[in-house]
Amino acid sequence: MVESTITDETAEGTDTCCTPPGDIDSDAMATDLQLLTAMGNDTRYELLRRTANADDGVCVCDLEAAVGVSQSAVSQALSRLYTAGLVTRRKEGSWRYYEPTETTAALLETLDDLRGTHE
Amino acid sequence: MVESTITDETAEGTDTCCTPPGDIDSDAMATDLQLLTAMGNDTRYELLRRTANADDGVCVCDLEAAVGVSQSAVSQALSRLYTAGLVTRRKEGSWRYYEPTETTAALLETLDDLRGTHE
DNA sequence: AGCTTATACAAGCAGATACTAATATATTTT
DNA sequence: AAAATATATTAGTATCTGCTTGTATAAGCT
Repeated sequence: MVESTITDETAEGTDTCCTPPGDIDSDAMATDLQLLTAMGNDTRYELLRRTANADDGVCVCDLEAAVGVSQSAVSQALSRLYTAGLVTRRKEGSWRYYEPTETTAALLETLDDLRGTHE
Repeated sequence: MVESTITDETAEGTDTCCTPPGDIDSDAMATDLQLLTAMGNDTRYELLRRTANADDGVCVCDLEAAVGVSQSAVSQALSRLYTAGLVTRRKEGSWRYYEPTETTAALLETLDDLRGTHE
């Protein structure tokens, strides 16, 4: 856990090299980190990409075949993506279909753009 | 390591629930994952935010005061961000100034936008 | 009802990760 | 040159993570 020092604006006595930085929004941080850590893993990233590629939603059974881990691992990974708000899931018969959210679309698009333009 | 099954287009014999997904670009995946895993950590995320907030670049000494970890940890975190291409660094005297890259700006902006619009 | 299939959940564990402490290097100051 | 400051590097370690295996639940099939 990161215990940030609450640096308020009036702290100017410090004679360091540059300006003391203001605080960052810790709610925002928690939200962002949930997204980043959920996406930041081989298996989950690949599952997310595959989910995003298939327009009609993908079921676990197909994803399972695609990535090289057990059914259980895929299920856990998808749960994590769901909790993070990166996919929605709907049940249809005995299958469960996963679909990307707008959040996923936006993030993947940004990543795609970044790879395109080597600034 | 995820060992993906190379699902080529002509694989249609499988009688599963939905369409077999095509493969994903593994170079793209590696690139994206480097960004995501670099940002996806309390300390590094906060350092990155602080770096992004300060326009003229921040030096390690100030960042060190802001997050609640040792000087060594800050140095390691910044190195990781640098390797991932999220910050640039320049030396000025005995200090080292870190600045965000375009990549950082783009990603943080997307994250900010996502928090703004609760779709 | 029993069997099979699709998915989830729980426990345990190997490997990854992120820290601390100690030390090294580089720059400035005295 | 010695001391102090700023940052990096190395080694060791506790915690976290993501997997596997085994089991549970739920839906379809015979």
